[in-house]
Amino acid sequence: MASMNDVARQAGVSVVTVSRVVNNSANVNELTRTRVLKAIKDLKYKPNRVAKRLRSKSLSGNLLGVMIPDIRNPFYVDVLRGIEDVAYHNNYAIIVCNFGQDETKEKMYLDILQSESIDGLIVAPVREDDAKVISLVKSGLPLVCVDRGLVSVDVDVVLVDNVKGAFLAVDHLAKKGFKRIAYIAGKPEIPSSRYRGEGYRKALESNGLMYDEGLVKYGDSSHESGVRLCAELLEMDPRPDALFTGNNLITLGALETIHNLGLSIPQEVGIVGFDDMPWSSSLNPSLTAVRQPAYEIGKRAAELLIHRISEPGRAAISMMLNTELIVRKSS
Amino acid sequence: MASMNDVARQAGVSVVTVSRVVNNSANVNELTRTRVLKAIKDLKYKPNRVAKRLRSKSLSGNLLGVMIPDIRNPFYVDVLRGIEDVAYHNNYAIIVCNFGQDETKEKMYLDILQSESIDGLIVAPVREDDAKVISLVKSGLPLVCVDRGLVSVDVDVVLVDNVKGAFLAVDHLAKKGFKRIAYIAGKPEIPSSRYRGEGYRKALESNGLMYDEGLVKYGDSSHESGVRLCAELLEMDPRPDALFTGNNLITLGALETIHNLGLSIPQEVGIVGFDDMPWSSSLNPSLTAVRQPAYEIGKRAAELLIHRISEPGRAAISMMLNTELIVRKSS
DNA sequence: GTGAAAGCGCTAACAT
DNA sequence: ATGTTAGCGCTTTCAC
Repeated sequence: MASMNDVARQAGVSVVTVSRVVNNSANVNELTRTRVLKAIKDLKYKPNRVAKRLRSKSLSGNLLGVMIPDIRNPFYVDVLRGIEDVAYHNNYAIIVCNFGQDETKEKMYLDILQSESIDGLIVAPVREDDAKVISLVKSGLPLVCVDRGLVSVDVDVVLVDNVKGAFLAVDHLAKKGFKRIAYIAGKPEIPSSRYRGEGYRKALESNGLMYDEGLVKYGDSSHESGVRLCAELLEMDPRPDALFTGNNLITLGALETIHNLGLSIPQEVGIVGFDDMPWSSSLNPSLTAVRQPAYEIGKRAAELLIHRISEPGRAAISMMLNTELIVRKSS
Repeated sequence: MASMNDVARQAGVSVVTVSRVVNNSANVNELTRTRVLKAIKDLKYKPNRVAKRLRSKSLSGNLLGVMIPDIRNPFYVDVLRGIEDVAYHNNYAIIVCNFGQDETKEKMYLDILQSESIDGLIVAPVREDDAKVISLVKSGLPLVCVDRGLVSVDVDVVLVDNVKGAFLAVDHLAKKGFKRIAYIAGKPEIPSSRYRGEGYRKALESNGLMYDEGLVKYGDSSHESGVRLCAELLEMDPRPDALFTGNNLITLGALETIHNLGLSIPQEVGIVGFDDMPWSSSLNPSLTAVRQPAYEIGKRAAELLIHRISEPGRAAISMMLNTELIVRKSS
């Protein structure tokens, strides 16, 4: 790999001049510029991003970090695509870390990102009081939260109204005549699990249904926990007649269990999932779901982040996007 | 962020000694080590990965690059998880680039990865004669191909027997009595699209069915192309009575079209997909599919890569893993 | 308009 | 067992 030094020698100028040309700095003679440009081409010179980042913390290294809770979840995949598209168009590369809802892994990856001198970070923290993330914000690293907020610190957040989204789902089930509606939640420490639980509760109340603690099961937000908790619920006597599932991995797991048990949907058990998927209408039966604008969440988050990088002082913004209930045949 | 220098001053030693302690080098007095360790703790010192990578190209910067063709495809998500698990356990961080089957984007990301001084790269090249990737291999960068190989250069590859996998699928359809079996392929320049086409053709022949060019449609490997090409096929007269779909995004797209058209599966049209999904059994109807061991492909690739990093000279290995036909109700 | 010198945080080679 | 010196590739003064 040719370095700036090689280019300088080839063009008969100093490295500084090469640097100026590379960074489109003014004050460079047109003739010199042409000569340098030619040398760059001849030597196939590519700026070394590592050296650049090392030298100038102040200047942008054009690198963003993204912390994804679970890459298997199509919701996060779409968030990621939104982030990526914006990053790409603004000349940022992103380093993606999938911590699999694991707090230890999260901490390790955060350390790595920090020590990679990233310019900014988009993260869905494992908990609202995530000490590591909070300290990162306080250290001045431009940071945007998606899907989950942070307490005790002012930070940009992009998410949906989880209470309302869950309300939509459960209210719909109640209006359809379901009486014993269960809620299969994700990890209890994840804010959205609780907010969705709140919406669930409110919808029950508003429809004159009793809140029964036994019908709420918390898991670890995975497909597997969807399978298991759904089985636990359907073994109860009397069993629930409908399910509200807390994310689409859980939904898919629950569907698997229902099919294995040979129960018919929605006759024997209805189901509404939080998060829509591109293939929801191809499921058996087609799935009623609360749609979050995942791609847009990612897009907005990336925009906010890039904005904050260029204007670190500005006040924190909290964006709440709308959810939408898509009624299909599972309810 | 405290630097090595800060630690050195605090502990009353030189940076070199600190470096030795950090890297567990021998030849360091127990007492000094303790003092340094304390200073590290007190100052919350974290080694700067950027500086480390800049200084020693020879030494490992503990960073791998991964080029993913399309993060929306669950197959690649599982490959990624396999890579990630191995990387994590070997103390490597990974920088993931999703190029969305876009050759321009691929080239840009490859440049970035190179200029980030990564230690190794796992990539699914857009084409077998991908000039950029080939030049990377020739430059000596440890590199492993997944899912797709490379011509004219000796390189580690991990993939499945696509011809055989496709044969399994189409042979199964033929044995089930389907006569006009269509193939919805991905991008024609992707090797696996062609190999799967070859298996398709062989299975037709072996079952005494005629190969009809009109029944083969190439697209861009996306959900959308699955939707569109399936519609084109089903508008034909006479229309195909079965579909073999080239990847799971295409499968999902095709299913959508079939449902929209109100055709019953498998009575009016059978379908077998390449790639199984965790929720295949929850689809309507449950999907017959060729399963690739995606997670293991990623795992093996990462192992090969780490191995090659420590032993750059070793001969290239080509690993071909087995596929498996999982028969469900769509065929 | 251009260059010389210093330094980002770290490690390698060579002292001591 | 520890320190000194040099330098990775680049940007940033501050000269000229």
